[in-house]
Amino acid sequence: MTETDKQTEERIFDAATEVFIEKGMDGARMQDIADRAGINKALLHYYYRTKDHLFNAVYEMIAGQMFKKFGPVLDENLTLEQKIRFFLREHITFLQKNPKLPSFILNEIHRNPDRIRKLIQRIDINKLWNTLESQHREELKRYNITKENLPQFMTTIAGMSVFPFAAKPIIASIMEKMGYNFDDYIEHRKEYAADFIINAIIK
Amino acid sequence: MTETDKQTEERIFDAATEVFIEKGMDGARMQDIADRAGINKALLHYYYRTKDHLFNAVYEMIAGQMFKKFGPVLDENLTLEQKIRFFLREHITFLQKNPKLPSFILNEIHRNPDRIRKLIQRIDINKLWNTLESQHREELKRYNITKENLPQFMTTIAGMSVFPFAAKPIIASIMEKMGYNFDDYIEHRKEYAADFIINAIIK
DNA sequence: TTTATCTTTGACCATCTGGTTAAACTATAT
DNA sequence: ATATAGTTTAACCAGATGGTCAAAGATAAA
Repeated sequence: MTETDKQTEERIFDAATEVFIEKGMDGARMQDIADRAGINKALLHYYYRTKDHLFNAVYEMIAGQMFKKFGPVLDENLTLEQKIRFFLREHITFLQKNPKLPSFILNEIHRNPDRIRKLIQRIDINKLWNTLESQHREELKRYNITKENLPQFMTTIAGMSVFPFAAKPIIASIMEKMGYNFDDYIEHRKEYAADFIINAIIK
Repeated sequence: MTETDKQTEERIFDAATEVFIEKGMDGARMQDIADRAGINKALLHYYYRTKDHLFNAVYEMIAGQMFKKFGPVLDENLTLEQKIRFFLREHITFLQKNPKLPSFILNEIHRNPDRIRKLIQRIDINKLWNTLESQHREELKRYNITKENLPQFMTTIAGMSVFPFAAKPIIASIMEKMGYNFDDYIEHRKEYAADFIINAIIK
């Protein structure tokens, strides 16, 4: 199936995704999206009434992809240590294929903090913690992970995989200067990050 | 000295800093900046010829503030462990007072990666590594920090302090939902991050 | 006081931008 | 074949936006 065979709506959506990720909501131009989709600007408004509608559609999809990676890891029948390794490997691999998503999302949550607030208010955090505790009571105690410091721990893990992509232009420049390469740095990070975290909590 | 006593150029610069940090380059409006500075839009162009000029001036200042924190820590006469604690305390305290800087910078380096690339090409990384090694040869060996994995280690530290602010709307929502509070989370992070890193490398 | 230089302003402009409209085209069902 | 509904287009519009300009004020030197 070639690009031109795709249905118009899908072509628009794909083009919009590209442009919004590249330029952000404010920097994106409807004309640019129409051009990339190979259609007229009016047709764009025919399928998605406004720029906001189109952006929301794209954002929902991307945010969904980004956060759904956090869920399934809890269901696997693994030790906590294995889950940490599993998550970091999976999440960094996902970001390898979608390296611009972190800056897109990080940017959007600042432009419109209320959207993410409402989304998070829907999560039942107590239930999540209870699930985690029932599965790993011993390990959590041994690693000194409590309900109180769980946010510290979780954001540390998330930062380990997300930050390198959010700061990619800086890190890539440094790697280049040192004669190394950003892709190798990322590949290596899957293991480095996991080892680092395991070491920190085992102590 | 009240706001109105300030010289025009300074008032413009301060207003522009506010607006650019809040909205980013694309989202910022010259009219908005002029209004906040309490002046005419034409006067704005009199002092800073174009939006680009004005943005560059603001960016230089902010990037300077952000990165100069990384330097002096090397000069202090401290153990490596003390330096790590010192840096995280200082840097997180700085970000507490300027919580929107991370997303501003992270956003700008993606909008214009070339600027940061040129800036980093000017740094002498070999010299930096030699300095570090001459001061902490034993510790680096003991902690298994090599020239090759230094970027992994440095980005881990940077991420520890920067990521929570870059993802603040998410983290603040989660803390709120759990009945905690983002400011306490940050205050606690100064110690948590340092302990976490020290534990990870001591193993 | 006059002159020259630096500030500040209101009015204005060209261009860009998101969005609309009416008409033309296409496919499908009757 | 014709009516109907869905799709696509060219032309257009109102408002926003970055930027300009000529003239008026302010300041200080001569």
